[in-house]
Amino acid sequence: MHLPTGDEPAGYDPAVVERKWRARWDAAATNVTDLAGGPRPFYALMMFPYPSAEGLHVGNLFAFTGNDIYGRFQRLQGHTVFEPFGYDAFGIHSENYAIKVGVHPAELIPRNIANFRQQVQRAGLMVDWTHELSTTDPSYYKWTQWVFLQLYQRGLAYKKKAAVNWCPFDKTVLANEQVIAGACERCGTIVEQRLLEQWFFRITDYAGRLLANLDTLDWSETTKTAQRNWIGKSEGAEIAFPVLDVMVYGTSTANTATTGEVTAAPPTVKVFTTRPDTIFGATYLVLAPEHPLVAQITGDEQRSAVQVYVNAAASQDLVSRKTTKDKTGVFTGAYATNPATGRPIPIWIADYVLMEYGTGAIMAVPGHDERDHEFARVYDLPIVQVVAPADGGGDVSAAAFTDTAGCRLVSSGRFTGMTVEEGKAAIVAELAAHTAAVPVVNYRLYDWCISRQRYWGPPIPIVYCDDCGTVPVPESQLPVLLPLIDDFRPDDSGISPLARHDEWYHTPCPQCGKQGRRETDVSDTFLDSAWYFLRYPSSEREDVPFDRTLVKRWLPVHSYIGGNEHAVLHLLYSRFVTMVLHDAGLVDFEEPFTRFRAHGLIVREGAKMSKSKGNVVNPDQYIDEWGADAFRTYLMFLGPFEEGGDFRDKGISGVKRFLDRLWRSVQDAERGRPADPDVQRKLHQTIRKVGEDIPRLSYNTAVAAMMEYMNTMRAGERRPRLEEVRPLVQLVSPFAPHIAEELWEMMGGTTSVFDAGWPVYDPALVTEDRVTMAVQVNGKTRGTISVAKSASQDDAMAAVHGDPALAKFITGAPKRVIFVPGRLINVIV
RNA sequence: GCGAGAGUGGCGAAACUGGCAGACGCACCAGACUUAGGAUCUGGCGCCGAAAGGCUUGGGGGUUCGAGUCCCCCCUCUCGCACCA
Repeated sequence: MHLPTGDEPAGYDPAVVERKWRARWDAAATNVTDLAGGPRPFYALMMFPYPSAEGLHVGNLFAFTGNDIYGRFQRLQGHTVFEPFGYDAFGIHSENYAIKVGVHPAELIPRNIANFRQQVQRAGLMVDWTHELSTTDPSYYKWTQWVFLQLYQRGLAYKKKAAVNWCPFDKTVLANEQVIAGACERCGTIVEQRLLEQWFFRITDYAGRLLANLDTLDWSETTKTAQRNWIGKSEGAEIAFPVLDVMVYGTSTANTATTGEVTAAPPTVKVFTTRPDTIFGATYLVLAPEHPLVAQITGDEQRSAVQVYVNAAASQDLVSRKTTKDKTGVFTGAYATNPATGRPIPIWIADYVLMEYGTGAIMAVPGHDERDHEFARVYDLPIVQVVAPADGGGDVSAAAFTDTAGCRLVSSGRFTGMTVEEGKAAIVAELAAHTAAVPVVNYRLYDWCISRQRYWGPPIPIVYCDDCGTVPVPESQLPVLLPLIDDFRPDDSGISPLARHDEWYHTPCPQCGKQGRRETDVSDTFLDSAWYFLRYPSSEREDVPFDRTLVKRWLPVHSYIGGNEHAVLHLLYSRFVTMVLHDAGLVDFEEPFTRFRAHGLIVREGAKMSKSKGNVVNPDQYIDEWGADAFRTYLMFLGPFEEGGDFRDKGISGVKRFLDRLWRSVQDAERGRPADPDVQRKLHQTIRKVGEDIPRLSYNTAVAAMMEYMNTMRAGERRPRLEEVRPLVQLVSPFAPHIAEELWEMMGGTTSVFDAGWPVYDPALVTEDRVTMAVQVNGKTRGTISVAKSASQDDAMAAVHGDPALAKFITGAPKRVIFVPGRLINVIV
């Protein structure tokens, strides 16, 4: 570092400038938002991070900076901008890490947060720190529990047994993504399936609205598509297949005893299908191994084989069940009548049919479904063709024929000859008349399991009482505090560690006062993050989850920026919770995020960053060496914000050089002289370009445009004039806020540059009077001509003939001339 | 397998509704100022060619006066979902 000597003007020292302005912003409360009164509210939200022990990742900073630029730009446009920050600090991630290093998460998390906060503050974000929140804070999770109660009261929270992945070595429940090839990702032990009672939210009740509302949202199209696929609407029919030769066994004596009579009516297998048109090709039925009818319909001879298969399916872990594509199954011995053909077809069970989708049973049409075809070939079941293309092909012996466009039904009784669409409608109508079918819309979406048999999360606010049953904890008794216990490791029971702490576990029933037992599951972190945007504006309020007046004023969120890894779950759950609160009359809108943009991923030197590769960029190190302003601007210059970019270590020097030149331009600027007309034109073009690029998140091209202007302004060691530099400082400010403030002050600014507005370009000054037009001969570019902007075709032709290098290509009389004013002339000879 | 996105110089990337492909930056080359340069400034820089000129946006076809951009087929990569009936 070289120090200024003598009269030489002070050089640009980012460390000094950035320290000065961070202090100044704090002292003057520059970034504190007037939530109650500020005009034109603009809520610029970014996804809050998980405060990991490793500290801030460049990926975080890339996202935050992109949001900050957008927010600062909105402020410069006259909005009152609210840019809050918080931490998503509950969850298995923190807990596992705490267990690994042997420090209690309650101690670890505040430490990580302090570190994170300090790193984020160095980046110069326009964050209003007076509204900081952490999901682990009792004053926050009190209201997370309140959200649970709102759902509970509306009948949207319920308990049921569900299968989970269980690692017998780590003694813990695993998420599906923690199971690799049937084994625990951490210890390699083979994962088992366990059935546990879990709390669910009825998000499926909202599937239709969650899908329909997507059309009204200004979101990245990729994100909307991901949500549509996740919701997975499919229209079809439920069709009833009566079971033949029913054997009623004594297993259902309990029912018989209560009703006092044996119902001889044969059971019916209901299947869901999207292809009712193929019913004449349904040659067998398949039930999921867990299907309730299995025990009832299985014949004596098949009973032991079926039992073995059912047990095997029950013990297999969830992931390998879904990833093993080899078809297996067993025959139950029972038959059902195909309501279309009237003929008996066998009933099988197989694990390729999932209990959780549709009715847990299918009609198998091996001729026109690949999975059924595969199964039919393994077990030698009949394959019948009932759909054929117009040309009569579509052989189904070797593979299923799944095309539908332009195809017609064959071998389908009186439906033969109909198109697939006609057949679907006609067959469902026919069967519906005999109450054998009903049109049904099914969703792939399943209910949201919020139970975690772990320690580090908000306890679910429920008490079990022998007399009163399941009792919600009243709002006045919230929060149900997570006890600070040292023994929080999960054990073999599959029950949360909280159950081992009697003084917490036993609690009076809120209704009758007798001793009850607390729910020991904690809730999913996705619940913490499904409402935090409502909390921010009134994060300090102890008496309410959110101030309704402020929510009305500030929400829905105007701009939300975050990673596409949350395209589905976080965003869907947030929409769901908001919709429920809307239905409960607690907020006025259904959709929390008006506009959402997903940012891209940062890689380094073409490779994904990871701890194991040791190629992770440490933001502190870069900020120390280059300054936060250069670092921010460089991150934005890497590539299109929504696509991410490649962090190349040497690349930052170009951006730093640009800021150095900006600094010197202000120092060298000639005062009291108007801008040079040519420079001024470029300036106004640049103002327009940057002002158009920022709202599109086209930050890389905005930076390029400013660099280009710099090159114009300083071309040939030209000394810039103050009026040429001043607006550039304003344009740069969202990207490099500290240096912009310093230069603004050096130029005589008395307020923050962020309260000085955005420069306005003059459309009259943007246009060039002379343009360069491309000259093509027979469609081949041969050169350019410089003509007046208003030049006619004749003027342009004259200019072409006037240039020998161009004229020589025109070897004959022009047959045709294409003239695009101001752009190009194409002469066909 | 299904869905989404992307393939452009040595590298990161630009290119709005089809109209000069490669803006801006890195790296590299040459020069200036320098005791010095990992500082600063000036100029050059897609490929082949001495030049004229030719070739060039993953590959192959097509539409058009004109295609990175539109249409069809194929290849590669990244991400998401994964037996969803």
